[in-house]
Amino acid sequence: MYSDATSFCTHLSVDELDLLSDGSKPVSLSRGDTLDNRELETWPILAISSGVIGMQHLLEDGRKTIAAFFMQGDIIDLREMQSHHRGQLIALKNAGVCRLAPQIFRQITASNPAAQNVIWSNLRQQTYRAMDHSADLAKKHALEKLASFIFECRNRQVMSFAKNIVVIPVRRVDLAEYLGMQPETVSRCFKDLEARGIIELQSISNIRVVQIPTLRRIANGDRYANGLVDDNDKGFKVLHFG
Amino acid sequence: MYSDATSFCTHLSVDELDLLSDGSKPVSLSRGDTLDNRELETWPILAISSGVIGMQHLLEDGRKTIAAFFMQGDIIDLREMQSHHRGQLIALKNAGVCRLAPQIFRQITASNPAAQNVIWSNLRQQTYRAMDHSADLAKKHALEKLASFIFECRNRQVMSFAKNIVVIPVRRVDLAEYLGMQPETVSRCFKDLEARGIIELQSISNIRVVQIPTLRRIANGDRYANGLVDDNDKGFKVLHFG
DNA sequence: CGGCAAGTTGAGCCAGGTCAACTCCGGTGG
DNA sequence: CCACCGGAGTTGACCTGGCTCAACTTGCCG
Repeated sequence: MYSDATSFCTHLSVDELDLLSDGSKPVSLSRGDTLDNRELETWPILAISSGVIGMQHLLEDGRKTIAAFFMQGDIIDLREMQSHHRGQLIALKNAGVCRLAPQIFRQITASNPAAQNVIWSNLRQQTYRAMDHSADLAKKHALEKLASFIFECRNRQVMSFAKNIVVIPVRRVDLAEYLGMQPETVSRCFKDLEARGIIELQSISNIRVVQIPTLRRIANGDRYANGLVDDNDKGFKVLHFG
Repeated sequence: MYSDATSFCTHLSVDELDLLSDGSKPVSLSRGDTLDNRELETWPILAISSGVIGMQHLLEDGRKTIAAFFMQGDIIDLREMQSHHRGQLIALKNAGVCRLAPQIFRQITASNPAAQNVIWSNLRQQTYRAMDHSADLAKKHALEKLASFIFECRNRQVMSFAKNIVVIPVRRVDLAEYLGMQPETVSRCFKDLEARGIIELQSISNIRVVQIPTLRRIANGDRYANGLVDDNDKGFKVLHFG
């Protein structure tokens, strides 16, 4: 499993890898599998080697939300997760993860500053990402959220064939749960971007971004790029909205 | 300034505190002050000793969002903040912060495992909190988001006079930006909770939670507690809503 | 090819956004 | 002491983006 090395593992010595394989537990997950919270208490740390894991929250009446996506290289550290925190981890795509025991993890991070740095940095990235995502959800319109998401995918995808090809790694439903909208709305927004020539849907999961600057401006909430302006007035007049 | 010790500082030795006071820079902020991003490049780490700092995102057309609140004891570590990350830090209440130089910070965390643990744990809390907040924003209704927020405040407030008194530490406007709604809606939701006898508004910033379980159920999206049920269904009358 | 999951399209409607007017309250100065 | 001021919060009336529900199409897998 270490052939598919995460950036974390590439910083480990042979001894540490040995140590890790003793105090760790590789698991492979199919789409829809959830990670048992009970077992997470003894193996609270996960390193994702492939696939996509989502942190899913359920509301009483069945509404679902995916609060975050975890992908290759992410370390999920659930120690001290508050009891009032109501998320569960679910595989959104067949995934390979490695569960780590806390003491081994602590041992390695204490002795290997490089590995520790990678983990810290990853955790900070997760924090920034979650906050950016909060900002997207709070005040952006559906189209803007989708535009933001396309950039998020672009930033995260490891090897991009071409810079303007973006792979959507999850189903429409999951995307909708992540962006706080309905699958129908997601679909309509994709169509809208396509109709305006900003993106091309090469397949269900591959999109080609034709007009990157325009998409950027939509993502940033620019009403002009967003198509909300009055077109008979040179483009700086705003229709509705204040 | 160390009299108002954060949990971080309480784990430091006298030597380390000396070191810290050489490589740090206390700043005091009034409401509305923003932290200059240019200066944050050389002092990218902040320890909050009092007050409230918000991570504010601005959209092109003026919409504002507060992605996260930072309060006493929080460590904001902005190293490696991506360039595409568009937030700025703003004081939402007069605040005392301490800026740290990265090398000092690194030195202390390397030599003092207890301090390192505190920081690490704080960062994880921030991550969880941001993800929980994302989940709130994504699919909850206005009333549910407000209920969630009241619990978030309750969990974070250090010394609670009584368990059912919750202090709202920010203005209505900031609260609205944080919850992704309009100040008008925030106001209406507070009134609604009060009219239903779930909370009491003792003053603008002090609320007494009268029915904690009901509020909890609203926060969790329970339609029944939420007053979203059909009225021929067991007796709690409810008007509009789906 | 049949069967099911995933995605799309259309029509109608409502939660919350928007705008404008109003109240409340603490501070300031005459 | 009261009149005035400005920022913060509230209230009401209206409007719309996106949710809802239902029907349809597409694509995948055996």
